Amino acid sequence: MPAKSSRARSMIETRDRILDVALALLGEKPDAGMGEIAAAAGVVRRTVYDHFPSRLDLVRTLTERAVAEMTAVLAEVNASDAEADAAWVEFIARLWPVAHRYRVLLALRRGEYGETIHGLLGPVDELLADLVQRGQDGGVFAQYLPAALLSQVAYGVVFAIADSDLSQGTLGARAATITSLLMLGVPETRAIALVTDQP
Amino acid sequence: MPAKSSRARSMIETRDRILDVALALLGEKPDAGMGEIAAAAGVVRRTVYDHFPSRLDLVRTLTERAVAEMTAVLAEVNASDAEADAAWVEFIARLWPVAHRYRVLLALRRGEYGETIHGLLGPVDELLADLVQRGQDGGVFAQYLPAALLSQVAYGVVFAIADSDLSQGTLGARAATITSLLMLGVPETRAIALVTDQP
DNA sequence: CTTCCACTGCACACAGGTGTACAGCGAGAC
DNA sequence: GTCTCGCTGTACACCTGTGTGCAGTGGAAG
Repeated sequence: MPAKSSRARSMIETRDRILDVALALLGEKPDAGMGEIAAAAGVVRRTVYDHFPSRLDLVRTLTERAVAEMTAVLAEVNASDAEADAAWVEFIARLWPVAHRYRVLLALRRGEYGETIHGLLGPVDELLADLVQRGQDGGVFAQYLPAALLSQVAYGVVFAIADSDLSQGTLGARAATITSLLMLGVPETRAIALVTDQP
Repeated sequence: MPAKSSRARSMIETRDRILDVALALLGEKPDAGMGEIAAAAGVVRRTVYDHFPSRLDLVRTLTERAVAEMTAVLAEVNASDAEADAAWVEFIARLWPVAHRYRVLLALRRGEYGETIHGLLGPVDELLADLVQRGQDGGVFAQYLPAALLSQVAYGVVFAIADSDLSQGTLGARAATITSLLMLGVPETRAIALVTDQP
């Protein structure tokens, strides 16, 4: 990692700050405009356009970040040789803060940018379907829906809870984990046991 | 019901047609404008404003319709003396087409009209919580979440599925029913049995 | 010290949606 | 037949957000 010039570094800092602030702001107000984002980042609107030529560029970059973080978690979890239901618990535990941070994408998924977001989410969908498929093959997950659909519904619920009133505190994470386990066909006793075994 | 004058009747017809068309159109395109709604209803934009002074009025009327239909179904189901899980199946079966028709509200719930919609949905939330509470008291529903929250999550899932790709055909209704039953803590075998017993 | 350049601060053009005003028209009401 | 009034058609004013243009400023780079 070569020492960047001070100028290049502060430019990256500005860019990152805009992204971070945009994510937080859009999380509370999905229809916030570029002006509001700029103001929240302590920058002029024009500057935002210097980094992201259009609003779509900003959203795409945010989505790419989300995909990167989620695939990283999923890849690690998938690599473990734990039972699928235990892996799922591990996955949700680590996905939770990410899902909460990027909860905007749930709202943005419909509407103008839906196409773009859906496209970028492809890899995540696949890894997720693999995990659920593994669980179904192992007999720990229900089979009333094909893996591709069951996985969508299950993590849809996780995102939905991360975007709801329960998102604060430990309650949300616990609720999301148990709920998703149940709908994956894991018996209640086993589900409760799995979440209380967590460190 | 006194025989309405022909004029009054056609005025009501126009109003109803606008509502029906708006519901269908917004279902596919939640951000459709008043102009598009008017065109789809075979009417001029100005006429829509004659019936609904503002877009909010239209949305509110739509929401009131949804609440009326849902409370009607819920009241009937709640009146039966069946076990809570069977009542839930009956409820979802009858709610399904309604949820699909009014899927717009899911998208509109966030954003400008969220406040209004959420307020009008109060009665539905209560009836729903009562049903879930009954199931928890009877030991057929899980208790990892209080009834008020569990009911929200459960019918949130139903609406989410009604708003997804699976909404078409019998698959969606079946998936929504089983998924919600599972997350309510009903064992998989029982859940499957309940849905296949349906006429 | 001079050059570079990220950021500022204001300007503008443009698109799209909302809600209103007003002069009709045509079919049902009287 | 005349009146009423729901609907038409067109025009407006207004607001909000997007994306662009350009002169200027201040601090790091050379």
